[in-house]
Amino acid sequence: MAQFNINFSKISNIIMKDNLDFVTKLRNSGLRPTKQRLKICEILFASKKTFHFSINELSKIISQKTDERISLATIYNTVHAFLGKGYLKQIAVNSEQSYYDTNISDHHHFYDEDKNQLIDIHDDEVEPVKINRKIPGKKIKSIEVLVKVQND
Amino acid sequence: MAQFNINFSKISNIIMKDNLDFVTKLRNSGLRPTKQRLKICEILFASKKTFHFSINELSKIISQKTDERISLATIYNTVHAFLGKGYLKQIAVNSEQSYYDTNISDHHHFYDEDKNQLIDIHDDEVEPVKINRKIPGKKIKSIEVLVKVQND
DNA sequence: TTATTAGTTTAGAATAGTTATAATGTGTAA
DNA sequence: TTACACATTATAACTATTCTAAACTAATAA
Repeated sequence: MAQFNINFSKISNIIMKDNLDFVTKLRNSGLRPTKQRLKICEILFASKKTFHFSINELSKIISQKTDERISLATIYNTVHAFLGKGYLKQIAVNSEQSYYDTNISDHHHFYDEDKNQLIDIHDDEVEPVKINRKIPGKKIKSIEVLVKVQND
Repeated sequence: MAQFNINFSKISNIIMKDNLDFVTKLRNSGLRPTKQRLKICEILFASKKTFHFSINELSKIISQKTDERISLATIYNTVHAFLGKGYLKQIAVNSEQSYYDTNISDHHHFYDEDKNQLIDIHDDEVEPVKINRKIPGKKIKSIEVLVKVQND
């Protein structure tokens, strides 16, 4: 009983200080706010700066930023869950790895083939792409421009 | 000795009838015209119609069209060799599989997520994409537009 | 034609990214 | 507080791809 209270206050402390918005965000989307998911939320969404990552990279960031390790399976599960809820975007670069973007707004990318790195292209840096064709029975889900660059 | 002659005439027969252009094409690019490569050339380039394929799909087509099996390793090698010579284009769709295109001209694609199928977008169906930004020290290697579509 | 050699093919092992499984643990509604 | 559905975990399994080393073959020199 005592133990329960102590645990609860510990958890709620952590939650209250930094992550209240993440807790509600997760709850509102039907995802339980577990400590693993909250940690991953923190890493992905705490800063206004968006970024790109592979699962492998995310995994490394997590182990740098916390002592409690999160299993790879959970990282995959969580990223998929966030994808499904629209909190992340998947970017098709090549078939070696999946890349994800915390910037879910419509935008395009440079891909640096030497550094294996994605760079956002802002809306004012590219003319809107107009497709003058429809596929019967299909609706457009996304339009992505990928500009591959390499050392000059 | 006799056997050599028979084999030679057999091979040269096959080569002469259908594949003379492929033999020279391969030779000119420094690739030896082996029977595996000629078979794959036939499948990929004999028709004016271009198409898209994954390694897996190509492998199936090969086993349908010939009795002599070609090992997966050779299929990978050959596709990579052809990519390197510019006879094929690789298309970034998702990270599950690599897709290749026998149409090497600059063009964009629809990707039907329900059928897992690529569809060419012709030049007259899309306005040219203009990128108003340069990455220092980098040159643009390709600009690809991928329009993902799904059932309406 | 024969011998040489450099490039090619091959089966299978190895690797990397990802998904599946089944046992254990945890958040939440009652 | 309990019960249960949902989550996490280690690990196995799977899939696409690359590597390896031995056997083979096209090109070329003799």
